Amino acid sequence: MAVTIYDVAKKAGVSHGTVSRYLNGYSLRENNRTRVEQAIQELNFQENIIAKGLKGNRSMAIAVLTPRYTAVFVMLITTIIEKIVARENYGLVMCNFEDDDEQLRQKLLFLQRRAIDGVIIFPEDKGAAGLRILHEYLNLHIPVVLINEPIPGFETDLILVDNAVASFRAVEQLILGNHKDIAIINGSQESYLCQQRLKGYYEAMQAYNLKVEEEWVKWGNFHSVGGYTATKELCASPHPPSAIFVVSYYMTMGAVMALHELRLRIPDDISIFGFDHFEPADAIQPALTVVEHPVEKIGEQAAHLLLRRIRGDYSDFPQTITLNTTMLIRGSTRNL
Amino acid sequence: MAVTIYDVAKKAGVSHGTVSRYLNGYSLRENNRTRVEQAIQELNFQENIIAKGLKGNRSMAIAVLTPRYTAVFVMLITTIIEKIVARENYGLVMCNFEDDDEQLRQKLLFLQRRAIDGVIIFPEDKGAAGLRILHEYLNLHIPVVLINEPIPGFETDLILVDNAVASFRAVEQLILGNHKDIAIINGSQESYLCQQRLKGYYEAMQAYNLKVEEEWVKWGNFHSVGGYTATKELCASPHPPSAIFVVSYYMTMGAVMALHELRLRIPDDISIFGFDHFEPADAIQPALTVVEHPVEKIGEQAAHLLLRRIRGDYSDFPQTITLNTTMLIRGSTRNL
DNA sequence: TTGTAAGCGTTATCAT
DNA sequence: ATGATAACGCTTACAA
Repeated sequence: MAVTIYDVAKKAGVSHGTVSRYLNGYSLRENNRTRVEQAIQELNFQENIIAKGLKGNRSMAIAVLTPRYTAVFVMLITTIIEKIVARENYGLVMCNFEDDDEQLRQKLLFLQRRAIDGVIIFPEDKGAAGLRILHEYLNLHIPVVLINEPIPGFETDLILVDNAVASFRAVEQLILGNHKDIAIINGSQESYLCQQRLKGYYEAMQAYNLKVEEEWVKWGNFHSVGGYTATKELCASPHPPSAIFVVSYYMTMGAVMALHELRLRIPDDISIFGFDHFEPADAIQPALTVVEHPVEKIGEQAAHLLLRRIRGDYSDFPQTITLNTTMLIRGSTRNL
Repeated sequence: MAVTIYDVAKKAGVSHGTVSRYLNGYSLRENNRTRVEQAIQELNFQENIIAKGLKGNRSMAIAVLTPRYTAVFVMLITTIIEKIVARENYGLVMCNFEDDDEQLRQKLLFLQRRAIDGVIIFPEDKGAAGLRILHEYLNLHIPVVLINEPIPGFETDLILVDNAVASFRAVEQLILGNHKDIAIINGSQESYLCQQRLKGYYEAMQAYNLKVEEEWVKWGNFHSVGGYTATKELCASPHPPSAIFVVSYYMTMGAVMALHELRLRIPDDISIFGFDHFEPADAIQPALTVVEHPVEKIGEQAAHLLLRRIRGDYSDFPQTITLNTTMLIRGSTRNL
């Protein structure tokens, strides 16, 4: 059997209550403390988190829910979240709900049975509006932080980025470079995030009195093939744009592939303004001009906010935190 | 407070022991069973996994350890693993050890404290040989399944694919298409997996009496930029190859970008034989000829094997399972 | 500050 | 088949 606080207590000549208190940071009489510490050392005692959680119905674990594990954006942020919660001794449980409401319900029940202490949800493509089950769950007294997508009519903590502003500035940047024919390849219509990015696009075009051709607004559903197809269509259209703003990395990759295939030069023949960084893009020449997510900050804010809620601090609930994106102007865009 | 088996017992007019037995599949007297079932329904009872685990020192969770979360291969297999273990009510804990032995040690301790029931490790780039800490851990009586990389001198369950054979056949395929000048862009020298892939390459070349120029063996460290740089070097070399075999998807992507940039046509000017599928590659035209991992099977085998060990079935321990890859001949290779 | 004892929600043993 | 009771390893009143 494993070493318990009873073993430690015995060896140190104190009661197990004293050991417990030591482990939880209460102060002990000097010589007791040293003896307990020594006993822990010698016995190589490891506390049993399961037993610890039983009393307070905690599990010392938080969950990250997402519709799939192949979204690099999600996994980068998850990496940060893990790092931060680990410092306070929380573990990370992953749940893939496959973009399905019923599976999400199952997973949430599953987490409830495990006394999960808090959850972070990336609703992604469909947006949180489609995840109706969340309404029920949010009454369950377990902290929930949403990333990127609010739930209309329901309040919980939310981490956003300045999507509309980012989009506005990206398009404005192109406009200031004398582009007038600017297309956008957007993600999905249901997504709040994409609605905001589209809003920024329209606002910029309007602010500079530029006409938006109907065929310049494309939807690529966040897939590379979507970006590829949209780009081909744009280039074949009667009013081909001189610049394309692509709002996700997979789609950007598809757009680049399409242009390569068409033997169009970036940025000589067409400018590409992408979104986010991901590894394969490192090999694209010239380097992509992009809007970048503050990935670290998103993870930090989400993790810290969740930990605060777990500690019971609801003083500023619900909180919506909007973080700033940054523009990286590189070689894939040029001034006309 | 949450509903417990005591509440259920009271409502059903039986002892809590009876409820527990019901929940664990023991047979009850007919009318007791119905009353328990009804009570569970009415009270919406959810079992407390934490409490359940206390007795048997189980957590009903397995862990997946990997050096980073951005490897699509790992996350695809993790998706399958989650699905399979969830059927038996196990949760999935993720641990990122950042390719660092000390962090791996921390994570393993962390998991031990949580009474994790089993772990699946993707050693990835450096190979398992570099993860010396595993030697200690394997004595801890918790099942460990390794994926892709064995630990020399230590025996545990291992899931492999037929790397050398896959590599041999890919290169042979090119040779049969009259290619003689065939290069390979490999991952890392430390990796067992890459050693095997290199072995297959050499064996195929030798089997057909083809000379291997020294500069045809490149190392891209699994990165896109590595594939990109290697490809540029190959194309600039005194003996440029007519075909390149690239053993990972990120590197393949880099290779394709390099060729696009050099304005070389695939497969007219050069044939590309890749490895694996990943989303952005869907937008590459022509479609890539690749070796494909049996992702589903790897996940299934790993999960089932681990579950068997958790159940205490060590009848065939240690087990090395070698799965077959498949070749997908598509447009990126051609016969000369 | 410390020891004692009750309790967290289960499972498992032992009679019956 | 069932009920009573003792674990499981920890936290936390309560008393001293």
